[in-house]
Amino acid sequence: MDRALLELEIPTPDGVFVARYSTQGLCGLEFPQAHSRIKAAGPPRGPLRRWHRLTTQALKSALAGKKPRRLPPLDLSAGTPFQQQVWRQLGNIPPGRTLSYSQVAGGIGRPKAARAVGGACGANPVPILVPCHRVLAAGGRPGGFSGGLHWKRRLLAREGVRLV
DNA sequence: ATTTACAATATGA
DNA sequence: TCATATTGTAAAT
Repeated sequence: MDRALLELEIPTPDGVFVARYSTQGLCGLEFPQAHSRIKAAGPPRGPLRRWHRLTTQALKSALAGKKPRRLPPLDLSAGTPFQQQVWRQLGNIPPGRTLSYSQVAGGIGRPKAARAVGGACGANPVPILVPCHRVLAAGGRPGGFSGGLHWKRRLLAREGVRLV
Protein backbone atom coordinates (compact mmCIF):
# COMPACT_ATOMS: atom_id res chain seq x y z
CA MET A 1 0.00 0.00 0.00
CA ASP A 2 1.92 2.75 -1.32
CA ARG A 3 -0.42 5.48 -0.56
CA ALA A 4 1.34 8.49 -1.65
CA LEU A 5 -0.87 10.57 -3.52
CA LEU A 6 -1.07 12.70 -6.44
CA GLU A 7 -4.37 14.26 -7.22
CA LEU A 8 -5.29 15.41 -10.70
CA GLU A 9 -8.46 16.93 -12.04
CA ILE A 10 -10.54 15.52 -14.87
CA PRO A 11 -12.98 17.99 -16.40
CA THR A 12 -16.05 16.33 -17.94
CA PRO A 13 -19.48 17.51 -19.06
CA ASP A 14 -20.71 16.28 -15.66
CA GLY A 15 -18.27 18.29 -13.63
CA VAL A 16 -14.69 18.09 -12.49
CA PHE A 17 -13.74 14.72 -11.10
CA VAL A 18 -10.59 14.17 -9.07
CA ALA A 19 -8.35 11.20 -9.72
CA ARG A 20 -5.90 10.06 -7.07
CA TYR A 21 -2.81 8.06 -7.92
CA SER A 22 -0.39 5.98 -5.94
CA THR A 23 2.85 4.63 -7.30
CA GLN A 24 0.90 1.52 -8.34
CA GLY A 25 -1.85 3.15 -10.31
CA LEU A 26 -5.21 4.81 -9.92
CA CYS A 27 -6.25 4.43 -6.30
CA GLY A 28 -9.18 6.81 -6.03
CA LEU A 29 -11.79 8.71 -7.99
CA GLU A 30 -14.06 11.37 -6.59
CA PHE A 31 -17.27 12.85 -7.87
CA PRO A 32 -17.37 16.54 -8.70
CA GLN A 33 -17.64 18.74 -5.63
CA ALA A 34 -18.55 22.32 -5.10
CA HIS A 35 -15.10 23.30 -3.98
CA SER A 36 -12.13 21.83 -5.65
CA ARG A 37 -9.61 21.49 -2.89
CA ILE A 38 -6.83 19.64 -4.61
CA LYS A 39 -3.31 20.81 -4.21
CA ALA A 40 -1.99 22.33 -7.35
CA ALA A 41 0.44 20.11 -9.18
CA GLY A 42 2.42 20.55 -12.33
CA PRO A 43 1.66 18.53 -15.43
CA PRO A 44 2.02 14.80 -14.73
CA ARG A 45 5.26 13.12 -15.74
CA GLY A 46 6.40 9.59 -16.29
CA PRO A 47 3.81 6.84 -16.01
CA LEU A 48 1.40 9.28 -14.43
CA ARG A 49 0.94 11.07 -17.68
CA ARG A 50 -0.11 7.87 -19.43
CA TRP A 51 -2.27 6.68 -16.54
CA HIS A 52 -4.06 9.95 -16.35
CA ARG A 53 -4.72 9.95 -20.05
CA LEU A 54 -6.21 6.44 -19.78
CA THR A 55 -8.30 7.42 -16.78
CA THR A 56 -9.67 10.50 -18.49
CA GLN A 57 -10.58 8.55 -21.58
CA ALA A 58 -12.12 5.69 -19.62
CA LEU A 59 -14.15 8.02 -17.44
CA LYS A 60 -15.57 9.87 -20.41
CA SER A 61 -16.60 6.61 -22.05
CA ALA A 62 -18.19 5.37 -18.87
CA LEU A 63 -20.11 8.61 -18.40
CA ALA A 64 -21.45 8.20 -21.91
CA GLY A 65 -22.69 4.72 -21.08
CA LYS A 66 -20.04 2.92 -23.10
CA LYS A 67 -17.45 0.39 -22.12
CA PRO A 68 -14.00 1.93 -21.72
CA ARG A 69 -11.49 0.47 -24.16
CA ARG A 70 -8.72 0.40 -21.61
CA LEU A 71 -8.41 1.15 -17.96
CA PRO A 72 -5.38 2.52 -16.20
CA PRO A 73 -3.75 0.19 -13.69
CA LEU A 74 -5.89 0.19 -10.57
CA ASP A 75 -4.37 0.16 -7.12
CA LEU A 76 -7.02 -1.49 -4.99
CA SER A 77 -4.54 -2.59 -2.36
CA ALA A 78 -6.19 -0.42 0.25
CA GLY A 79 -9.12 -2.83 0.41
CA THR A 80 -9.45 -5.99 2.45
CA PRO A 81 -9.28 -9.28 0.53
CA PHE A 82 -13.05 -9.54 0.67
CA GLN A 83 -13.50 -6.05 -0.72
CA GLN A 84 -11.01 -6.68 -3.49
CA GLN A 85 -12.88 -9.81 -4.49
CA VAL A 86 -16.10 -7.86 -4.68
CA TRP A 87 -14.55 -5.04 -6.69
CA ARG A 88 -13.05 -7.55 -9.10
CA GLN A 89 -16.47 -9.08 -9.65
CA LEU A 90 -17.93 -5.69 -10.40
CA GLY A 91 -15.40 -5.22 -13.18
CA ASN A 92 -17.00 -8.14 -15.00
CA ILE A 93 -20.42 -6.54 -15.27
CA PRO A 94 -20.80 -5.06 -18.75
CA PRO A 95 -22.61 -1.75 -19.31
CA GLY A 96 -26.34 -2.15 -19.42
CA ARG A 97 -26.32 -5.22 -17.15
CA THR A 98 -26.99 -5.23 -13.47
CA LEU A 99 -26.64 -7.70 -10.63
CA SER A 100 -28.20 -7.79 -7.23
CA TYR A 101 -26.14 -7.59 -4.05
CA SER A 102 -26.91 -11.21 -3.45
CA GLN A 103 -25.82 -12.25 -6.94
CA VAL A 104 -22.50 -10.55 -6.40
CA ALA A 105 -22.21 -12.33 -3.07
CA GLY A 106 -22.92 -15.63 -4.78
CA GLY A 107 -20.31 -14.83 -7.42
CA ILE A 108 -17.55 -14.84 -4.85
CA GLY A 109 -18.82 -17.95 -3.15
CA ARG A 110 -20.62 -16.37 -0.18
CA PRO A 111 -24.28 -16.37 -1.05
CA LYS A 112 -25.23 -15.03 2.34
CA ALA A 113 -22.92 -12.07 2.37
CA ALA A 114 -25.17 -9.71 0.45
CA ARG A 115 -25.09 -7.18 3.20
CA ALA A 116 -21.32 -7.27 3.39
CA VAL A 117 -21.26 -6.75 -0.37
CA GLY A 118 -23.22 -3.56 0.18
CA GLY A 119 -20.52 -2.48 2.57
CA ALA A 120 -17.79 -3.29 0.06
CA CYS A 121 -19.59 -1.35 -2.66
CA GLY A 122 -19.79 1.64 -0.39
CA ALA A 123 -16.07 1.37 0.21
CA ASN A 124 -15.23 1.23 -3.49
CA PRO A 125 -12.47 3.81 -4.01
CA VAL A 126 -12.95 4.05 -7.77
CA PRO A 127 -16.64 4.47 -8.52
CA ILE A 128 -17.83 4.42 -12.15
CA LEU A 129 -14.72 2.68 -13.49
CA VAL A 130 -15.35 -0.06 -10.95
CA PRO A 131 -19.08 -0.12 -11.70
CA CYS A 132 -20.64 -0.25 -8.26
CA HIS A 133 -23.67 1.52 -9.75
CA ARG A 134 -24.62 -1.70 -11.57
CA VAL A 135 -25.42 -3.44 -8.31
CA LEU A 136 -29.07 -3.18 -7.31
CA ALA A 137 -31.07 -4.44 -4.37
CA ALA A 138 -33.37 -7.37 -4.91
CA GLY A 139 -36.45 -6.86 -7.07
CA GLY A 140 -34.83 -4.04 -9.04
CA ARG A 141 -34.93 -1.64 -6.13
CA PRO A 142 -32.19 0.97 -6.34
CA GLY A 143 -30.29 0.24 -3.15
CA GLY A 144 -27.87 2.99 -2.22
CA PHE A 145 -24.95 4.89 -3.61
CA SER A 146 -22.20 6.72 -1.81
CA GLY A 147 -21.89 9.44 -4.40
CA GLY A 148 -25.62 10.12 -4.18
CA LEU A 149 -28.42 8.04 -5.65
CA HIS A 150 -28.98 10.50 -8.46
CA TRP A 151 -25.63 9.51 -9.89
CA LYS A 152 -26.55 5.85 -9.82
CA ARG A 153 -29.79 6.54 -11.64
CA ARG A 154 -28.14 8.83 -14.15
CA LEU A 155 -25.36 6.36 -14.96
CA LEU A 156 -27.75 3.47 -15.35
CA ALA A 157 -30.13 5.50 -17.48
CA ARG A 158 -27.29 6.26 -19.87
CA GLU A 159 -26.62 2.55 -20.18
CA GLY A 160 -30.24 1.88 -20.94
CA VAL A 161 -31.23 0.35 -17.62
CA ARG A 162 -34.69 1.05 -16.27
CA LEU A 163 -35.31 1.08 -12.55
CA VAL A 164 -38.59 0.29 -10.93
C1' DA B 1 -50.51 -5.92 0.68
C1' DT B 2 -47.58 -4.13 4.48
C1' DT B 3 -45.00 -4.14 8.40
C1' DT B 4 -41.92 -6.37 11.83
C1' DA B 5 -38.42 -9.67 13.38
C1' DC B 6 -34.30 -12.14 12.80
C1' DA B 7 -30.16 -14.51 11.28
C1' DA B 8 -26.10 -14.29 8.40
C1' DT B 9 -21.92 -11.31 6.84
C1' DA B 10 -17.49 -7.98 6.67
C1' DT B 11 -15.84 -3.87 8.44
C1' DG B 12 -15.20 0.30 10.96
C1' DA B 13 -16.30 3.59 14.83
C1' DT C 1 -21.55 -3.31 20.61
C1' DC C 2 -23.74 -0.82 17.02
C1' DA C 3 -24.60 0.58 12.31
C1' DT C 4 -24.40 -0.19 7.45
C1' DA C 5 -25.63 0.84 -0.20
C1' DT C 6 -29.07 -6.50 1.88
C1' DT C 7 -31.66 -10.84 1.63
C1' DG C 8 -34.76 -14.57 2.53
C1' DT C 9 -38.05 -16.61 5.48
C1' DA C 10 -41.84 -16.20 8.59
C1' DA C 11 -45.46 -14.35 11.28
C1' DA C 12 -48.66 -10.80 12.48
C1' DT C 13 -51.65 -6.88 11.07
